[in-house]
Amino acid sequence: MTQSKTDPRVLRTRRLIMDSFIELSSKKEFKDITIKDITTEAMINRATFYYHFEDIYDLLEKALSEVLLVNLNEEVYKTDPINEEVFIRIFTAITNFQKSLSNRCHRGYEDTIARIIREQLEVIFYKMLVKQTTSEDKEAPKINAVILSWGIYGASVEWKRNGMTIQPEDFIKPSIPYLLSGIDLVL
Amino acid sequence: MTQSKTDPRVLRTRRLIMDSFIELSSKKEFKDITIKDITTEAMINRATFYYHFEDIYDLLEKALSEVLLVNLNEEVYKTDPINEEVFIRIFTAITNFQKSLSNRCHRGYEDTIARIIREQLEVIFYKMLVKQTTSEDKEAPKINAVILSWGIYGASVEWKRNGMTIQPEDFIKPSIPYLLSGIDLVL
DNA sequence: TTCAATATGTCGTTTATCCAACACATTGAA
DNA sequence: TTCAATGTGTTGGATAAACGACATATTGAA
Repeated sequence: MTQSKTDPRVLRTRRLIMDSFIELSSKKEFKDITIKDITTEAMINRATFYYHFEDIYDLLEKALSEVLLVNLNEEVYKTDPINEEVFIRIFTAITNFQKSLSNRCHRGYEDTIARIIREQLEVIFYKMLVKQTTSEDKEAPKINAVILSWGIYGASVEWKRNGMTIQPEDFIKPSIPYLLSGIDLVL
Repeated sequence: MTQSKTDPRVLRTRRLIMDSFIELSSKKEFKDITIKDITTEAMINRATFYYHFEDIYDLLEKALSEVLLVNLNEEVYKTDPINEEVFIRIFTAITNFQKSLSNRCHRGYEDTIARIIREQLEVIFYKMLVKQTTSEDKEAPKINAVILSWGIYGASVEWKRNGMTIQPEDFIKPSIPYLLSGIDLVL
């Protein structure tokens, strides 16, 4: 849109940092990862880290949202209207993510991570809702996005509590008619 | 020694360029590779290329010498005196390299590449000879290094001409006593 | 050959990264 | 507690990389 090409150095550096962070996350817990660890692994200067990120939570946030976006296959959710397939795709992305998190034991940071996931979902749902709404009212989509994000995320927590054994698709399917009917109403 | 640490940006950029060049070399012939190809693949600016290399032949030279050095396992050839194992190791490195070249069909550039390999060999032999000589005379080791580099390289050409089927080790072994006896004389 | 397209090599300016140094916070062992 | 070690976040000056523009050379098809 308004972006007039990002400096390739920026892209390169962000990639180095993100990849190093993800790499480190698979080796130790989040609370034990220092900025120095990340910048050493990425072979960039520590000051450069702060040029791109507020702090380590900012990095976590952006790394998570990127992983989510990749899982969600950006093009699809941007072009399609909200339908059954979109819900399944999003829910599956989140459960995949939950699974990968439970392997990497980010103990004590579930709340932070949960908040970030919900915020990302909210952004995604809001964009989709606004795109297919005819009304000028921007408040209703906003609140509906909040409700959807909490609802879907809650479902994924429940899926996790049930042992992560059921196929995500089968788990969410029964609720989809309800979710969709609500959306039809607000249009 | 005198090097007070190279800027990490330099190391990074050189690595990107070299890797892209090697990657491209496996896809098309040397003569068809442009600077633009390399810098595009490496995602660096074309001007940056010229900051590090004279031209594409300079890159070829440095890339080849690096590949050779890696194959030769730097530490070993620096610490050990010249003996049977060193000769075998060097010869094997060159034949490996010859094999990889013949796959990548650098037609029409064999002479350039041959020259570069010989020059690199010469440097390596010279260093080893000087280290183990007692005399102050630096001319004899220089000429002997030339002779060794041409000799060893020639042997690899012959090995190639014979179909590259014989084990490099077995191919060079018969000549090692002769090569070593000469070295003993000049010490 | 001719001419347009593409490649090479250079330059000046702008911007991202490096680095060393700093004050301050957190941690953990004595 | 105390104190040394380690981590966090910031700053200013130095330098590598990006970018656009340029002149020139090479290529390849009409």
